[in-house]
Amino acid sequence: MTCAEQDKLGQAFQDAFEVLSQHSAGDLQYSPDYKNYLAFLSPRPLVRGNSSCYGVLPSEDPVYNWRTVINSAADFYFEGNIHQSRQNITENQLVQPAALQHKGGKGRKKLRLFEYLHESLCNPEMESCIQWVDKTKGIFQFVSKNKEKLAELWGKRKGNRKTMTYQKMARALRNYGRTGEITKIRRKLTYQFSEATLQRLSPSHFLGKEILYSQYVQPDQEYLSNWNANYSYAYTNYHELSHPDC
DNA sequence: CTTCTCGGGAGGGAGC
DNA sequence: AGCTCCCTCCCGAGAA
Repeated sequence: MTCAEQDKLGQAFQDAFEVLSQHSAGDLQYSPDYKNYLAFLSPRPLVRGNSSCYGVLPSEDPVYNWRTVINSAADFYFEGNIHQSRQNITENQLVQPAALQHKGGKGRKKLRLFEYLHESLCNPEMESCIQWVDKTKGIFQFVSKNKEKLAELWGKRKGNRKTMTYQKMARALRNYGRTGEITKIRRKLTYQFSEATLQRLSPSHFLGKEILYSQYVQPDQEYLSNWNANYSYAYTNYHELSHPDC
């Protein structure tokens, strides 16, 4: 990759980040360190050397980590698709961009139940409690024998005083039916993530498609293939940290 | 009879 | 302080 191409890539990231920052109306704070992330997210040669082009190393104390940036970007992407797939959501929720729903000014979100379930589905250690039935469709099932264990862990994760039970957790899941994140399907102990929720929970979907490079980068065959390869690399590294087997 | 599902409704914690 | 969001908790009822 040439310096010009790296600059182009950096610019694409910068543009994307600026759009993200504007879209989130200040809630996702614009970080002056964003260039560090651009460098970090950029292809390996960029990070490892060639400082004359864009050689900024990741900040030691970043305001946003890789996951935050990707989540925010995924939220942004998610919002672009939400109108088709969440027709039964309230008007207020439709208007409110996901990026605006960050809790607190530090960009930290409270863990949602559906996020926890997805995380568990990606964790092989939880296989005895919850499993994919059809991963591409987002259909999953609780294991009858150990569903209470999963609920208990969820309760502990949230810091509840009383023990969480499957009954109570399922009540929360039924509420998702109204807002569209997860719906119940007829099979016993089986639920399904909505398409939009799946997209939101799978940055790879967003990364693998179009948003950043098709909107912000001019088509260039070799460049795009490098971009894909390197972005996949970055994503894999990210994902290995949070979901080693997903 | 047991297990699972369903939805009403009160309430709580956190963020804004 | 008051509001909203997202559960949490309990309940009665019904289906499989």
